[in-house]
Amino acid sequence: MPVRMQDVAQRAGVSVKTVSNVVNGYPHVRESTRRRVEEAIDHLGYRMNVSARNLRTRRTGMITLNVPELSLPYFAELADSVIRAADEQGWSVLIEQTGAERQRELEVLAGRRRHLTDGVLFSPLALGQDDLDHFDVDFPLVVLGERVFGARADHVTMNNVEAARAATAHLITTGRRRIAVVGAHAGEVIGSAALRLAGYERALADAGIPFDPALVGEAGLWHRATGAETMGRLLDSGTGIDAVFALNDAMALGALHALHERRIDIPGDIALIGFDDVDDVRYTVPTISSVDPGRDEIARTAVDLLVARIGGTTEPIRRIVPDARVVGRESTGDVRGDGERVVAVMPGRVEDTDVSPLPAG
Amino acid sequence: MPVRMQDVAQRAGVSVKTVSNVVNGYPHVRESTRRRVEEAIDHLGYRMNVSARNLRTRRTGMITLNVPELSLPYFAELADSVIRAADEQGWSVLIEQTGAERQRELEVLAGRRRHLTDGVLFSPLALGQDDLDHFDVDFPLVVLGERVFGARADHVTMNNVEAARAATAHLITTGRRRIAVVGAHAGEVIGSAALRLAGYERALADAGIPFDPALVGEAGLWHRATGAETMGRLLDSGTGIDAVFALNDAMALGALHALHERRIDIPGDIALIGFDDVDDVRYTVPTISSVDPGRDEIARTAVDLLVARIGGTTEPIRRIVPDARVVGRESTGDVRGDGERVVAVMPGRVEDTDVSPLPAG
DNA sequence: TTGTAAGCGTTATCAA
DNA sequence: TTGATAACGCTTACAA
Repeated sequence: MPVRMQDVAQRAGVSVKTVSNVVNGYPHVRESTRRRVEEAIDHLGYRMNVSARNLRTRRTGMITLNVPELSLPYFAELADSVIRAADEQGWSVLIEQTGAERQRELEVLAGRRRHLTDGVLFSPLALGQDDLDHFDVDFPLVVLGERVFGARADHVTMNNVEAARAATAHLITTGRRRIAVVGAHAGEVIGSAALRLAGYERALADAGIPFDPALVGEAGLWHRATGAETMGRLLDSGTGIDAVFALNDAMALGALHALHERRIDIPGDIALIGFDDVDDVRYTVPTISSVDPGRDEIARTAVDLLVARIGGTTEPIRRIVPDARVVGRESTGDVRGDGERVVAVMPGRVEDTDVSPLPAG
Repeated sequence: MPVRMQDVAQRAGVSVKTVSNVVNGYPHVRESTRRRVEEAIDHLGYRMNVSARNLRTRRTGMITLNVPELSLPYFAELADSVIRAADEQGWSVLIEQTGAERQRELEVLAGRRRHLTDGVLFSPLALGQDDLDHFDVDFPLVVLGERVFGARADHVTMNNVEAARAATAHLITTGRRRIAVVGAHAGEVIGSAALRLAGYERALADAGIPFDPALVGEAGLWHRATGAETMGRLLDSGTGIDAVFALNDAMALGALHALHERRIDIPGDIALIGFDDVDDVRYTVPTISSVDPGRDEIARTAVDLLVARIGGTTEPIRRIVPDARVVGRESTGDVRGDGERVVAVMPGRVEDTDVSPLPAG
């Protein structure tokens, strides 16, 4: 029932190999032959059986993107960027959600959930540095984020420490001294929370402001709800606060909500800055300043690295950090009304390691 | 180099057929045999070559979800729900973005972009009723949304007219008479904008309130930015307004921004209600009332229908409308602080048509 | 309960 | 520039 190359070949009076050549754009095909084949393809409505080609070539032209969940704006926008970047190079993207569950994240690395794709972009959230060994996988893998460093896989990450330092420094520049943090993870050494907190501490140290643990609010999950709760706790604790650094934008949105509830003027009484620069922060009242970690570049870089690995490159493992920017808006008094102002730029970097990739299995 | 069933069979001392039986969970395998095979699989690190199986079975276990863009919260949340629903039944989801471009949407229907998947969930935005013929495709297809009705494909849509009527009626119940609309599309007959506007008009008629075209604000793209612009235009036009029905939540967020800018009290001076019930509206100040169109049920239903079509069902084409709810929050004065109240429920329905599906090609 | 053998529709090799 | 033919790794009749 389905039309095969065989059928096309027959109608065009050529061999299947020639049809294959035409379909794949092989240049050395006589023009008249090509036209006959194309006519036959159109006439019969032939469509390539991609499974057969995949079996033969051992490639599928697809990659997997594993994220916690698309409901989180950061990951939705990341997925958007990844799909665009992949599409430009002719790749398709299969998306899986781990729900930030440890078990599912381990399954990603075990390859259990990698159905048909040539490689995996993985943004873990539950795994940590202790799970480093699990990242020695036998398929092309690029890691996103800051849960794990030093894995035997290319890694695209943010300029967390520097960006957090610049964000905090920006608050200090506007005269703030009592700067609260929303979203810390106690005891964490690496991970977005720990790194951003480290940047915060450095900025304080640079300015000679003592670190006050009472200003640091914990929040396990980085959602809007936890941001609102944590902000509420900090405000109700009676600690004097004149600025807030929310470690991501979802929590900044929640914090804004909690601040509004208490009729606190922003930025008059308290200034607010977030991290991620998701679309939402441009439409709140006031608009929220944030750190733009270079999402498009992260996506593009990650896809490039993965495609190169799929292509069999044996370059040493690399860690890439795109440029980041602190974007000032109303919540830090940088602009009035809409609009924004880039108040700091943290240049990215490329780190070549001397670690070779495992031979692809 | 790669381990094949052959290799496993050899080590276990059985035939490939037996290995296949074990891998596929075929029940009539002697326990001791099964164990030997499993030991061999573990020992050799065997993984099924999915391309080969796909070639043989003519199935890939994947479906495509085509949406305008994941950066739009509604579609991000829809994608989340679709991936979950598909995953529960063992299906994977490949996501493609059309950017709401007509050309790309036509390519979806032409099957040009359907690489390896068994069927397509398609949420068009650029195509319209005039493109009905393009929906006669030779692959399993389920249409989402309200751009096109009567296509030869199962269709999952919202209870637009009734839900919009209920949302408007709710505003009227709270004493509003000058209710503006944000997001109309002039000249549209079907499509989300036209249907929701029709519901709005019916509610006005039900209450004996004359329709005033000056209250209807156009907005081409349903983004936050256009919502803010349109709201601004309506407010600046000098038309008296005591309530706003934004035809989706993105525009409601933008409208909220514009209202805040002009220091208008919500819901004191103007009440606001949106449509979609995305996560964002729970964290704005005030929280925004909205219409919950039953996103999870839409996703689940759509996946079920598609899987049934892939399975070759010849049931007549169906149109399914899940239950919808009007959720009251602060912006319509239904609650104070967080929390919400369901103020109306519109029961869904299943419409069986007498149209048979095209034989799958 | 297990084995044998014939494809599934492509691409790769080698020859013409 | 084109053609014949052998894989690719799996499932599925059909046999045993």
